[in-house]
Amino acid sequence: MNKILEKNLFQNRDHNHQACISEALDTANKICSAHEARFTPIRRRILELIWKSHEPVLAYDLLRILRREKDNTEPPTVYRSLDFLMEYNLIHKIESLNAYVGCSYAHRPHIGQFLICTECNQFVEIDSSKISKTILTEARQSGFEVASQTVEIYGQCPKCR
Amino acid sequence: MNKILEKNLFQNRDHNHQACISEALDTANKICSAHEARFTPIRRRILELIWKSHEPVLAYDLLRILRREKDNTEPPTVYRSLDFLMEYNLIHKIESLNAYVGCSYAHRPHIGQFLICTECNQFVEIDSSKISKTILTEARQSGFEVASQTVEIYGQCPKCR
DNA sequence: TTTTGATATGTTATATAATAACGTTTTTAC
DNA sequence: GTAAAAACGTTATTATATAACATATCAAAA
Ligand SMILES: [Zn+2]
Ligand SMILES: [Zn+2]
Ligand SMILES: [Zn+2]
Ligand SMILES: [Zn+2]
Repeated sequence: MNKILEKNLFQNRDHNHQACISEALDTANKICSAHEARFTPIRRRILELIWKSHEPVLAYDLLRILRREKDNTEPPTVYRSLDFLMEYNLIHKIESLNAYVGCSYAHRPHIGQFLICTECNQFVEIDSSKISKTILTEARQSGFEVASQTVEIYGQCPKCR
Repeated sequence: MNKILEKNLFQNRDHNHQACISEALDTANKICSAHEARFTPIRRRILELIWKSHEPVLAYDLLRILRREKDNTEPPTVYRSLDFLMEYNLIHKIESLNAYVGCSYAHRPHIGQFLICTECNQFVEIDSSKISKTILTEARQSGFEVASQTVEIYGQCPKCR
């Protein structure tokens, strides 16, 4: 394969990650406004924490962090915000990890797939219509009408190979 | 699409399901023998219970059933057998449901995908090389080397449409 | 600007999923 | 028969998620 054609979506250690966070929060703000949904401080903080890294985050890790900031925080506080953020496609759940990630395509409709590196734990969300369409077509071969797809791909990212 | 070309893998209510179970147990027996792995009564019973339906089964549902048969059964008994059965590809875990299903291709290497009906809960495992290859190719576009894939597809099966 | 309904958050309790650690039994190999 | 390995029993705990109800906040209507 032509190296030049590779679009490496994995982030370098030295990228401007504050920009990733800012953009995510900004997008979230716009989307919530557009839907007249309230982007409350807790929801905002949880989204910010999820974007703190490019790795999937566990709900109870979020809980631990929030408890340091406000000691009466309980699981429902976290899960409610996670549910809200998922409802508006601002985050996704990685089912095979019970972990949550920021959505990279929140500003537009998409059917995401996740590449998760087993070495460094970094992930990227891709939106491959080739994958989603192939799944649609192949499922139809069995007379199955697809409503949603969970595609979680494990392996080694470019840096870790 | 040509209806005739559809290969509907979903089972009718009146199919000979005892044959499904027998075949699965039989295949398991052979595979365990070939690997000099012990197909113990507990492991056999759990595989049988998983094959009792064409629906994903929860670990604690298995536990409840086993407890009726032997009241000192505890979670590790179930999970150990599930781990064993997964190791030899006799069952798979549906990550998005925390549930377990019998493998339909245990006798040969495969990369399965799951079609799960949200109406009747029935599933089928397909082994589409189109899907698995597309995932491989698309991941490589991002410089990612695939080691494993989780593909869980939700929607409506032919009967429920 | 109070009332009121809706939404969000606080709080307590519990359900569900899975594993750690260690002891005992069973199986297999020698 | 004995020893090592594998399987299973047992107790405890960790991890993930939700139910149910109380209180607080917000926003629209009166
Ligand atoms: Zn970044
Ligand atoms: Zn997304
Ligand atoms: Zn059957
Ligand atoms: Zn399979």
